Amino acid sequence: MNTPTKRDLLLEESLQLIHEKGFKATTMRDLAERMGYKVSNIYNFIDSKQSLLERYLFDISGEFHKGANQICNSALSPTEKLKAVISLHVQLTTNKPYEVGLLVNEWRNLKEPKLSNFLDEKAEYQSKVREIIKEGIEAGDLNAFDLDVVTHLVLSSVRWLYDWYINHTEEVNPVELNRQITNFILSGVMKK
Amino acid sequence: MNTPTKRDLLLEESLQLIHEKGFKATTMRDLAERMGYKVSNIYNFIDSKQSLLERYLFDISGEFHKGANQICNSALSPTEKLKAVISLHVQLTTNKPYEVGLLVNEWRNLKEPKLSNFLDEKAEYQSKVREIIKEGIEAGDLNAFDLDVVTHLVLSSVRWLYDWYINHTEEVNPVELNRQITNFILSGVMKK
DNA sequence: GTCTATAATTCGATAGAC
DNA sequence: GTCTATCGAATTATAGAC
Repeated sequence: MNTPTKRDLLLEESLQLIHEKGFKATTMRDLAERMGYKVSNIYNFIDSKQSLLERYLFDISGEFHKGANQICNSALSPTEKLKAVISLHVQLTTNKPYEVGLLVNEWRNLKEPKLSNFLDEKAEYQSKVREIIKEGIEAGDLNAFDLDVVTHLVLSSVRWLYDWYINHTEEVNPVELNRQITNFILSGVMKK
Repeated sequence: MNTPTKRDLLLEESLQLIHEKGFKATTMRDLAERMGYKVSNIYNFIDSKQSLLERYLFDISGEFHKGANQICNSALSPTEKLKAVISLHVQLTTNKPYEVGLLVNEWRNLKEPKLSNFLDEKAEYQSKVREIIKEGIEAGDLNAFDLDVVTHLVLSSVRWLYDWYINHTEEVNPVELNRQITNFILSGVMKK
């Protein structure tokens, strides 16, 4: 466990600031004030405001892809793969809620060509999840909803977890949280 | 059916622009350019950039509240109320996808005291939905998940529909779409 | 209602002393 | 690495002629 450097502290604070105000609305002056620095000082630690965003987004995006690849290459059944994808989202979201929030909200502020790179990654991830659900439907394990709609619904269900997690007051048992969310998506909310 | 005024066209274009680039990143110059105007001309139709956002957000927020109140005051069972809430989201989202997108993404750009007003409305709406689910659980019709988690999951499921709807390519049958989403949330994606 | 011109402010980023 | 000082660009909004 290393002591966090000033740079680490800066990256952490800017993450929270961007979450609160949005990337565009967060100024270098805001960040400097929160750190107790003068504005020019910030540039001792980072290259530019834009590079901050790029770093956050591609780091967390990479973690989602890494997890999805492991799941896709595994020998699990389609349904088990789907459960694993849901667990991946719950795990990354509870470990890095602010980074996930950025991934959801701030990718539009990337500039070309990074924006295109990001959108490609995003589409690729979505297509991986869709493929898993498609296999599940073809195997007869999952309901034959419209493939695009159900893919969207699954991802939508977990997408805003970061928002609940950041603002939650109750004690959270990660295993129980994962069980509830998996249960909701796979079995629905209505008693049979 | 009245012919749209220039003001109507302006409001429509700005809605799309804000959706594409985000409220902060959308400049009055962007808007003027898209309309074929000079910047100063925009102020013949609206008071300020901020007033644009306020108008959009409180209009669509009001529609959600109106719908939710009708549902809460009805004689429906809790499960039927929940179905009605889902239908409300599907209906408003397919009728006004860009307005719903703004509601999801841009409320942070409101300034005080409008921001506090909005957050109050948002919390009130969420509490209405939570109450419906609570009644359903107490009546024994809905699964006894953690109330906050399941409320969040239900709203999260429908929240990102606007994004799919704006970008969808397939033909959409609203009734069928509503059926699929209701089915997903209430009965889950896994075959029994 | 449309234009030109510009005021007033804010922002990201840099130069250079210490 | 921290500061002071400031540049240059961009942005919202207004004034006033036509």
